[in-house]
Amino acid sequence: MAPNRPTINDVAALAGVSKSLVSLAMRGSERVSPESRAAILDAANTLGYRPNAAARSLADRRSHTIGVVVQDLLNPIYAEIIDGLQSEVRGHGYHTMLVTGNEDSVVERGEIEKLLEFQVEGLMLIGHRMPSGALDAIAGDCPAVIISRAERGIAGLDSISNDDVAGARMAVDHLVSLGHRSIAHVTGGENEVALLRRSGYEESMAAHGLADQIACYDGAFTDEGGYRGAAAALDSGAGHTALFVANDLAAVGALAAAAERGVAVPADVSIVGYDGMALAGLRSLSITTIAQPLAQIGAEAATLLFQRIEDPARPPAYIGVEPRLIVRNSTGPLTA
Amino acid sequence: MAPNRPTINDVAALAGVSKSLVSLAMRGSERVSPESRAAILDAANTLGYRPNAAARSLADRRSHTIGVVVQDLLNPIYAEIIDGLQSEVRGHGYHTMLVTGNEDSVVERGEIEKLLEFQVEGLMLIGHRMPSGALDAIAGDCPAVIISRAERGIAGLDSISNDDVAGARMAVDHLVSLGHRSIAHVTGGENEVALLRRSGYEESMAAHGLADQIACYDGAFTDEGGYRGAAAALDSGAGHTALFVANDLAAVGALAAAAERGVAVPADVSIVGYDGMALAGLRSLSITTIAQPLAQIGAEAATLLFQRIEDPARPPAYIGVEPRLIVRNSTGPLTA
DNA sequence: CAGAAGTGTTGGAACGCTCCAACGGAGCGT
DNA sequence: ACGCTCCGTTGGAGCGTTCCAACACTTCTG
Repeated sequence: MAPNRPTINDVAALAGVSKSLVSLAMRGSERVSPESRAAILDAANTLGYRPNAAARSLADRRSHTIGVVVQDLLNPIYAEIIDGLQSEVRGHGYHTMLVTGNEDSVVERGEIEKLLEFQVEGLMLIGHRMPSGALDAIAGDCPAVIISRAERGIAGLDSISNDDVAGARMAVDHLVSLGHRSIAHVTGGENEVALLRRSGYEESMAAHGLADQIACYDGAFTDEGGYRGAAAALDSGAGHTALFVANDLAAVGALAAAAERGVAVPADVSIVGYDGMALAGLRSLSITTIAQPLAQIGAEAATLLFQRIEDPARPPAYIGVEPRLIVRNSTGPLTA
Repeated sequence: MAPNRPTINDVAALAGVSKSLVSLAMRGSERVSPESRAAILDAANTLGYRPNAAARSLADRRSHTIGVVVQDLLNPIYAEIIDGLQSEVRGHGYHTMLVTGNEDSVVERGEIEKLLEFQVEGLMLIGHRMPSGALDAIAGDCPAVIISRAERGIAGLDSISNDDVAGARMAVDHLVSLGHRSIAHVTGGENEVALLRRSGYEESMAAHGLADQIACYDGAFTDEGGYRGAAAALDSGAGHTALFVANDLAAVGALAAAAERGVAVPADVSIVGYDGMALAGLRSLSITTIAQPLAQIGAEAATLLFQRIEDPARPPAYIGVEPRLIVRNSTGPLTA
């Protein structure tokens, strides 16, 4: 809170050189003599000089910042993605400006607008809610990558997501390999990701000759939704011995529904979740899950973005990452 | 990615007015005639004009941005605090720049430095790792508030935290009121917060005439730590009927330790956690806890910060918020 | 009806930095 | 001794805004 922060001119004056030289020295240029450099660093130090990022960004027309928009910080899987992202971004010498969309597309649009005013050089949207027309417009203004949703063919826009269909198939394959046949699905609602997982489930059931066993119960990507769907499945009298639940959070709810009914997991019924959030691995839960490589998704998204910053004209890319089965204690072999 | 983004001058030219007037109009000044305003907004619209935040911040010496440093995004309680913070900050017309310290005080210092280069007008540190000398220096440069750790008497620095000692006492009081006497404590390690909770436990035990029942088992603020500490407590042969665990995450681990040993919760042993993270309320866990008002902490921290921005010279303030007992299914009356 | 007060508008300076063309001096070869 | 290159250094222009003093008008006041 010094009344006036020292500027590059103050440093120059104290060091007895020109501001241009200070500018070079501060950025570690080779073309500064050792003596000048020492004098400058010294002066900067005693003054407590700190370059003004706004001025710098104005002058060289680069903000060295990328903007990250996340829908909901409270969802642990987003937090894990961001974690992966940050180190990659930092490694490229960029900074991250993180904002939340609050699950509201108007707020989200406003926040994106602000990021663009800050002249961010790239944008990462995690779990966005924008209509694709808006995406189009954004991509026209600034390199962008969409995380955890496949968006193909929008010019200037890359995307990365795990293959939800394949992941769902893996869940079913796992249960089938344990001997289960009556495998029900607790859905994640009507959103795009949930629908993909559902269709993977249906495909795989059919592929295993279990088309007649397909049974879906309405749920949601929440504890509550999983509880509801699992309760319906367990109370249906259909005798399901296994449940594929749309995500881990919902699987936690499913666990509760089972416990409430005295249904033992995995002895009486096996449960598989999806996402691989760290929480699902906690001892008390220990949920078998289809894990997305969350940190990797974050890191690769950053790579994609930097490639596009490099070459804005390159055709839109999509990366599909492979999910992976993690077997824990919520699944077991079918018991006669 | 237009080759050159339109500037205020382009808008002025198209609208047939001066750039000064455009500047006024863009900021919604009263002193612009309706016709001019319409022409300007129109021109801005057709050009896709977007004010340059860097230039603005340079010119009026205000960044309208506050910096938030969080140690670890993965910890759900921090995410909840941030959530509370954001809306408050947004309400004041400011923006948030969020960075993570990665649990490494060097990284943390660097990130703070960057935020200061961006001329943030205030700083919020959540769960920081800085030595207090460094805090001192930071507070000298920029209004700051420390969240979730009490720091009193550093000039220019406010802080807010819940009263960990009182909270711990509440946990013990609750257990005592249920009839428990052999109440053990699984600690959170050697950090400041853990030590406060421990001393609250000890105080309260003594106040209830149970000083001879005090028993602490080493744990940590993690699932694993809670598991370890609870295992030791349960295996000790001391016949503890209740456990006060240092935080919710550790309480989850404690639950697992109990389950593994066939110890029923709460029939055989009651468990109380701390923090009030949303996760602890999930049906499968349903842990009785001492909840911090996380969103409120975020919001009040923001208020504190804006007050200091207003009046940088005001004496350091500290706000202690009251934790609150939430009874769930992990505690019950002592059974003969 | 002159002067004051108000209204909408303007150009230029300033913000703190980076970039660039150009500088003087040292060292080189001929 | 001459021009050359090379090197460290420099002042000035420019980045896109906001602020300010001043402007030309209109409208009010006595």
